[in-house]
Order: sequence, then C-alpha cells, then structure tokens
Amino acid sequence: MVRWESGSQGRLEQAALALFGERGFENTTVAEIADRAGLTERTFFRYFADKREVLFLGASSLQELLVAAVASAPDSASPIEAVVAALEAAGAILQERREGARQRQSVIAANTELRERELIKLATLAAALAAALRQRGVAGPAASLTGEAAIAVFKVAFERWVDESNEQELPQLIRDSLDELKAVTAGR
Amino acid sequence: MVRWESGSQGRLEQAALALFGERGFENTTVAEIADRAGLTERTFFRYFADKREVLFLGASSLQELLVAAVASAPDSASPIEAVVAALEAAGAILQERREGARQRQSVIAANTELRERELIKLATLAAALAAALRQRGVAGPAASLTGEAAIAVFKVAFERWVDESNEQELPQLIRDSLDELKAVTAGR
DNA sequence: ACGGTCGATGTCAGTTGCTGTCATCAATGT
DNA sequence: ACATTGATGACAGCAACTGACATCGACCGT
Repeated sequence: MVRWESGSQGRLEQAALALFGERGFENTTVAEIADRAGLTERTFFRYFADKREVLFLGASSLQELLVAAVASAPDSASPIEAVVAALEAAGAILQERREGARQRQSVIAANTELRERELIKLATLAAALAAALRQRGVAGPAASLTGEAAIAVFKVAFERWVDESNEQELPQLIRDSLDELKAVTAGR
Repeated sequence: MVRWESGSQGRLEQAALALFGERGFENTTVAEIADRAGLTERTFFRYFADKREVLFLGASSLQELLVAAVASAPDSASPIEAVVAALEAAGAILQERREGARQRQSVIAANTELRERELIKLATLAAALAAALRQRGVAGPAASLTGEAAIAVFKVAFERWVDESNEQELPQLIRDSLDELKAVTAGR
C-alpha cells in the first residue's frame, strides 16, 4: 500500500514509549525520541501533531470500531445497550493487549497534560457515539446523553481494570459499571 | 486581607479576555496580555500557571460551592438527587453571569487546547463530587459513577444553554437533562 | 541506461510558552 | 531610621513547535 513507510512512525512510537517509561514524559525531549529512532526532531512532528499524540495512535481506529459496532447493532437494541455492547467489544480487544495498555496508562496517569489529551479523545468518542445513535434515529439530546453515559461507564470500568489489585476482565467490568449506573440513576 | 494586590490578577484577566475575543487565543501572545495590563510577561506567569489558566479563574470556587452543597444535602436525598441539586444551584449562579459565560465559552469552544483544559476541570469536579458522596457513605463505584453522570448531565445542559437559539434557563435545562438521562439508562 | 518526478527526510532559523535567578522598590513593623 | 517582606522587573535560557528550502533515493517513462 504505502510506498515508503519503512516503519519510521512505529520506531518513533516505540522509542517514545521506552523513554517515557524510563524517565517520564516531561523529562524526555522530542529530540531524544527522534535520536533513538534514528530520525530528526522535525520528522517526529511530521508524524505526530505534538509530543503527546505519540501515545494515542490506536485511538482513531478504536473509535471507528466503536462507531461501526453501534451502526450494526440490531434494531431491537436500546440505545444504551447498543453503545455499551460496542464498548464491551472494544474492551475485549484491550483485554488482549492488557500489559501494554496498563503500561501506557501508567505513563498517562502520571502527567496532567497527557490526561487532558486522553479526556479530549474520550469526549470526541462520546460525540461520535452520539452521532452514530442519531443515525439510528435516536433524538438529539438522548443521543448526546447516551454517548456521555457510555463514556462514564467506560472510564469507571477502565480505571478499575487498570488497578493492579483487580483481576476481573474489562468487558465484565463494563457491564458491571453499566448496571451500577442504572441503579444510581434510578434512585430517587 | 491581602496586603498588596492592587488588582494585577484582575487586570491580566480582563486584558486576556479582551484580546482573546478580538484576535483569538492562538493569535494572542502572553507578552501582549501583560502589556495591556501594564505588567510583564513574567508577572503573568506568577498569577497563572499557564496561558490557558487565565480563562478558568472562578473554577475552583465553583467546585467548592458544589462540594459544600453536596455535603449539606439532607440525608434523605438520593446521591444523584443531591449532586444534581448542587448543579442546579451552581447553574443559577451561572444564569446571572449569562453574557460573560457565553462569551467565555465561545473563546473556549474555538480552541482545542482550551477545550482540553475545560475537560480536565470537569473531570476534577467529577472526582470531587464523588469524594463528597463517599463522605456521605456512598459506596466507591456508585460514588464515581454518580459524579461522572452528574458531569454528563451538566455538559449536555450547558451546551444547550449556550446555544443562542435556546432561551431556557440553565437550572431547568439541568433538570431536563437529568430526566433524559434517567429515561435513557432505564431503557431495556 | 538516463533524466526527471516525487515523497520522505534533513537542515536551519525563528517564534512562543514557560522557568530560574537575581535585582529593585515600596509598604510595613519595630 | 532600619530591616523585612512581598510584588514586580530584567534577563538568560530551554524546549515545543513551525515554515522554508535542500537533499536523496526509489520509481517511471522513454
């Protein structure tokens, strides 16, 4: 497909992950990442919009997966069930990359700028899920709230999953969190 | 209280708001803000951790207000009702600063970095609300999900409130959004 | 085989956000 | 008066990011 692409982007990503793990995000310079990848600082910024973005490669493909899953859910599924089922599917994928995901998350959790970037990715995802729901005929406000609720469920489940003392699997945690949300919102 | 404090911080804030409104956030330099306030770039960074933070002054006091409101809610209130009641109270305050809030929001909405900062403020707020709920004896996961759900409700309501074509009041929109969330999560 | 095109990368200079350090200066307390 | 203290200025410097142009190797048509 791609003519050149001798793996520069991947090398940059690996170099960045290694250095961030060793010395932390702030104590790592873009020039150092590029050096380790055998490239130039300028080239780093041709592949990644900024220093943080190197940690969020798979994000867009994960979003596409989720949107596709919502779009292909059976008509009988309620909005919240359709979206959470999609999350469970994505959760199953993350479950397989468990160690990598945890390592990445420990880097992100240690730095405020990275948490900001993570949050905007999740907010974008919520909007994409809402848009997918509107395609299915869900009304505007309901679609927005369902998207936001789904992200809330995912955030809480993911946080518990990353916790070392927790051995449950992510899809299960997602379902548990959804049940918890239902219980909490039903309260009066 | 404060011995000096001849209003430097306020002048910096006003100067920043004016310049951001005129030429946008990215096309405004910190040195320009400081100049207009009759101060130095270095002084700007003594009052604000970074260029974005100048747009988020009242945030911490708003959070304190919300946490206090949750803490002082009657024991009979369910977690979600306690938190949303607090949001309505905060919404009433915002309702009075309506024009200022809309203007500020139009600056934020136009810039990704600012949206990131806004999201992390909201996430921090969600965590603070959850902590306040745990003080009331709510179990950990339920508290987290309630905090996140409240923020979801607020985000959707606020978005609708800022929409020019919408004339409803913020506290009412918050209550509407909560009802919508309840309907959506009850589904299926 | 050859010259030309094109995409990936390098080089370099410049702007801007942000920080550390030290000096200054006015108000305050004794 | 004098020392203290808190706000500000002056300056130097680093690192993130960008624009402009040069280079170089793979490919393509002749």
